[in-house]
Amino acid sequence: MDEVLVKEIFRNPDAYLHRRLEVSGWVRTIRVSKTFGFIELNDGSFFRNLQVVFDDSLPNFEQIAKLPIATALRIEGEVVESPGAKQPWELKAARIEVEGLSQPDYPLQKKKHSLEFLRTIAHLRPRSNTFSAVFRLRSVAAYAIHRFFQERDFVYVHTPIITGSDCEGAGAMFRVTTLDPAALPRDDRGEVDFTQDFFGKETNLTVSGQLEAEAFCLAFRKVYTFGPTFRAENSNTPRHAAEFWMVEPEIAFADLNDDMALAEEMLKYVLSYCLEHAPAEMEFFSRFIDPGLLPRLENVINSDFGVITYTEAIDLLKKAKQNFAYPVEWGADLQTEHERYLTEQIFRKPVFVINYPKEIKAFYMRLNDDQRTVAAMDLLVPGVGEIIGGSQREERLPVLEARMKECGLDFNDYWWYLDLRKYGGTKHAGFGLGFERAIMYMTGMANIRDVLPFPRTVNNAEF
RNA sequence: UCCUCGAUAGCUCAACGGUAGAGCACCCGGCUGUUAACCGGGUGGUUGUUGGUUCGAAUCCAACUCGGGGAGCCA
Repeated sequence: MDEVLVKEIFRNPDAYLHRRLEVSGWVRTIRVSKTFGFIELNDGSFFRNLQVVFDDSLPNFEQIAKLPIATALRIEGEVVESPGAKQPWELKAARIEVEGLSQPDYPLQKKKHSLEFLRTIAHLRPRSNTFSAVFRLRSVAAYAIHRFFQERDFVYVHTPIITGSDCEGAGAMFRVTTLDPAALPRDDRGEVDFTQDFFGKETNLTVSGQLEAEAFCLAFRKVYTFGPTFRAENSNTPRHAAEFWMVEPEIAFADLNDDMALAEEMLKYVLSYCLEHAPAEMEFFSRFIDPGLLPRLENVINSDFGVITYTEAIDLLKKAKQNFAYPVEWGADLQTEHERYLTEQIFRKPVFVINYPKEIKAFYMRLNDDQRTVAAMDLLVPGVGEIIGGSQREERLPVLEARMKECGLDFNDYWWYLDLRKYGGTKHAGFGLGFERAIMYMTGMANIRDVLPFPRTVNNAEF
């Protein structure tokens, strides 16, 4: 007996109609009358369920009729046309075998659950419609990102998860150590003696692969990283997680305009790819999660992203009729309310804000000719906010060293990074895309905890 | 970390100082084409934790824990 995936039946029904075959999967719901019933079977291969019809000609009809949700079944039967309105065909069961019984107290009911409740059963929620769609889309989007870069001859770099420098400047880090916290070795001055630690120095989980990606960029010309990233910030928002995935391309012989063009092309490519390769999931998000989703994504694909300088943005915000809680002043960082106003009210589409004051940006960003701003860019999107942060990197060694001095950084900690400028440095640029934020944008899901399979946030590492 | 709202049955919620309730789930029964099936009956509670006010607290007060929204940090 041929075992067939539900996905194959839906994709190519003519090949299976009136054929006898076997399927296996989990019960989503059972509806029974006295002598017959229906099983909605999900086999994990496809977003939609296969409707199975069974009747009391089966020897185990009584048992099947009372099976609890989530029971695993193997079913042999014939694919036939369905008189029902909601599905063109169904499986007429000739044999139903219980592979793994479930229990009546199965927490996932056949009703709408709150996302908050589903978070408490993260091990079961991928079986729900919403999370089935979210995590299948996440997989498709990840593949789209690899395809985009591989098709353009980018080299995929696995930058280290454990980093030896605690000076990457992107906030609090998680310490990696094998020292016993109850018996820390001390040096002469009473400080913790990290020379006795595993690596002989302080180490942490990475907050960004950028510095290492730059090294590979100046060897391979076009590279990208795509991996987990860790921030120990005590953030408690729908947009932050302690462990998340970041995509960081880095391109040589390129400036900020090339960087923005790459970001825009990549985002449009991934959107298009997902719409084409996960249409059932995208349709689901549009119907049940975010009604305006599909038109909005189509609009993004078909329009040019906005570009505005930081200075122009400040002028626009000062002219805005809207009252802001935080004052708008050149030199101050844009607040979330300002970013939302720009992308949601003025542009109503993704917009790059570029050329920020150097004081509010990282040391490695290239100083502009005005000596006041750096070649940085943030991409803001409606509903999510900052989704990409990037810059052209400072390739001029004396300028970079001057900036590092201003920022109080120790050259010894960056000796290899400075070497990159010393030996054939070129202009280059790159950016970081928050993968989860991109997924949020594509699905309409409003909380980052609901696009991560097992989210790690402050006070939460269950599962 | 700050501001704010919340926590009552497995889930979603009501009861607003005076006997804890509904829908769904679950259990039992009915139903020959269902679509979150439908119809009838039933089980189900230390009202987040600790303390306080009161004759009496789910209800008022305090602290703590957890969750939502907003802010900061950022992706």
